Amino acid sequence: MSRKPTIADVAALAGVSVAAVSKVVNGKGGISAPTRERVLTAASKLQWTPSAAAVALRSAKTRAIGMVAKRSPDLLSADPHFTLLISGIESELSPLGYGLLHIVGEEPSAEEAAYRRLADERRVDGVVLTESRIGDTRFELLRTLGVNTVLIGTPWRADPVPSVQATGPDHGIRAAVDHLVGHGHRRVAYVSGPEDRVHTLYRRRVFEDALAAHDLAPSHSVVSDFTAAGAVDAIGGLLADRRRPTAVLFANDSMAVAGMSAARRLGVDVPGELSVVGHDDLPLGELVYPQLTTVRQDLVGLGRAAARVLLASLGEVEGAPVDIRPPELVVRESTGPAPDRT
Amino acid sequence: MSRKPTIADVAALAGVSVAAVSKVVNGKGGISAPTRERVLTAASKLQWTPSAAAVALRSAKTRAIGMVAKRSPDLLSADPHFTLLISGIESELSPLGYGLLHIVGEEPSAEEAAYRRLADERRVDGVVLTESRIGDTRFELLRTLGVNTVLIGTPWRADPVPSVQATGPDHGIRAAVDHLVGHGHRRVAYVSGPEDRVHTLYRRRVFEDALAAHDLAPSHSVVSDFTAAGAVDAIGGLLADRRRPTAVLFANDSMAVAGMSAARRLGVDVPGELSVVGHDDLPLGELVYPQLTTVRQDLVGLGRAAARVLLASLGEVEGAPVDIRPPELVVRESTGPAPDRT
DNA sequence: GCAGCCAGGTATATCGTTTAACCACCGGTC
DNA sequence: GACCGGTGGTTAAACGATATACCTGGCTGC
Repeated sequence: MSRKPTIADVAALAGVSVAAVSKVVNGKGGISAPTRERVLTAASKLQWTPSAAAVALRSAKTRAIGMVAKRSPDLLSADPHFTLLISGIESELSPLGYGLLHIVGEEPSAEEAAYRRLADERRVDGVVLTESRIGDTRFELLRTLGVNTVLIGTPWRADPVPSVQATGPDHGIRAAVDHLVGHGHRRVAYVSGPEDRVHTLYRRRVFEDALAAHDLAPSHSVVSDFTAAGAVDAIGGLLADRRRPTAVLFANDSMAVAGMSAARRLGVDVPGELSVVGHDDLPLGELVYPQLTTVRQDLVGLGRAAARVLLASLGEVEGAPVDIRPPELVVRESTGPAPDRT
Repeated sequence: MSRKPTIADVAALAGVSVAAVSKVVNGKGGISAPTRERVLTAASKLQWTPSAAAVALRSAKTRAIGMVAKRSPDLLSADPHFTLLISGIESELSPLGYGLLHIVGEEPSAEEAAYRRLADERRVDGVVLTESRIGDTRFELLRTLGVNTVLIGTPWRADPVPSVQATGPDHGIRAAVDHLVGHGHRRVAYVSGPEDRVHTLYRRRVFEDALAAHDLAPSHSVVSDFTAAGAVDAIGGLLADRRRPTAVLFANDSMAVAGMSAARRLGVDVPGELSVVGHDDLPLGELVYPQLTTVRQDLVGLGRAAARVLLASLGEVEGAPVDIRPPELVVRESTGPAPDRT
């Protein structure tokens, strides 16, 4: 088995210098059409592709984007939410020959270390951040490390970090509230995710606002943790109340499904006695019975947009940000008219 | 902002040659303790880490493992199954500073191209393959490309490709069948995944075998495609039969949940009139009501084991393969006694 | 007392590209 | 005919590490 061909082999076969070959493959001008042809056919005859390592070393471009996930307790990182985001990211990356370098940190502290490693070892050209957190230190870190960054979501404060988010980010939740109120619900509860997430606060506020527009206030507001167990606890608490809500919005689909299931197990009919709304529109919601009414988020679009921003700042692609569909309410089976007042 | 420090800076600060620094960080001998100390403190003072690109170029080691997913129609690639596998793989990779380079192919043909790129550009030290397929050409391809490979699952033929799989791979399905038959089920159906998967055939055979041990044969055997819609169709067909099954095993949890939901929507009680069993034990199964009885697979363990095999062949780690828990039946709420014969 | 050897380094070639600097040649200008 | 500018290349110096071959001084053995 012969060793891998190098640019020198191609140059030799084409009868030119290596510099000429380099110029051809990088589309720099100054090479005549006939020579270009010779080089190209030589390259393909040899099946030559530039070595990523050499390119990275010489031009400080790795053609890779990094993403680090902190391995949460449980396997929250297995949430399809991220998979969808990743799917979107890669759909933009792949055509350009970029790869996604994925790293998970074992311990919580490992997250920062992972970013440092990515930066210090110069393994990636940029990173994408998800799950904007309050008091997030990652931007600062990455800025001092000098790494291109894009955040999927809203920065926790007016920060010069590039970010992507849907236009009209409150549409979906407002529509959900209107839908519920329109069906006669007056006691509506909200089960949020952890409070260190920026979107948690934002969504809860939108929820309250939307309700206020109907002269209503949340019947309950509980903060949970995105886990199934948490959702079950939450729903248990809500249903135990004498003045229990007739509808509840969850901050994500997993909690919504878990909550809905827990309710049914307690003998509460969904949507007969309780309407349930999720958030994200993961495939999961369509699988279950009753199918989940949910606020759809264009997760794939967010991923694509994020990738685009990064690629643009790397000069790989220009302008024309991909558009992200605004959140919208998807009405399925888990919501219905409020039960008659007793 | 000063440029990134190089090994030369460290050497200068420590008052030694770059070679000495290299030896220290790579643990080669021949350096006295005091000098080692000096080098180490110099390195940490400068926050120096070797450039991945330079190391990769010089020593042909990228410290990255590749994985390519073919973007199926739909977003099957968003199946948490893979996420769990990845989670396992990374848990072994991270501590050693390895990363996982993930690539998705847009068109089907892109899969092979992706492997080629990974190999030709020398971007990874090895790749892990999942979803062993019948007539799989990937092994051959990767072998000729000279890339370290490990397969999660069973090779489609006695092939010298290293692979990892659970011990006693048939335990789970047998236990499921025994469980069902023990509860009086006599008409049991199987809904498989696509037939080009090696495990599809294997599992179906185990299923038939297990049934045969009770002098029974499958009441129905339908092949589906792992999608929700496919599962719904399948269950529709089964329930329409005058001699419908009283229990059905699905080849994965998503189909099982979708099937179960479809059945309930048709007014068929689960597990009262129909018992349902899944495969994999994804978090999803616990979320729904009724909770899914399923054959648990140690997906994370499989991922870890695969990573270990790869790392071992790279000389990064030795022997002691991680053990993969054998598949086992997890009985939850979706199975119960067979309905009385009519 | 001298060859030999080892611990502890150093000098330098090398990995496969990109790129800046340079050069040869040709046609057109004055 | 000397000069000039523009093509279409070439040469050679990086990029940041690793590894091989080679020194050096202090001991040992005889």
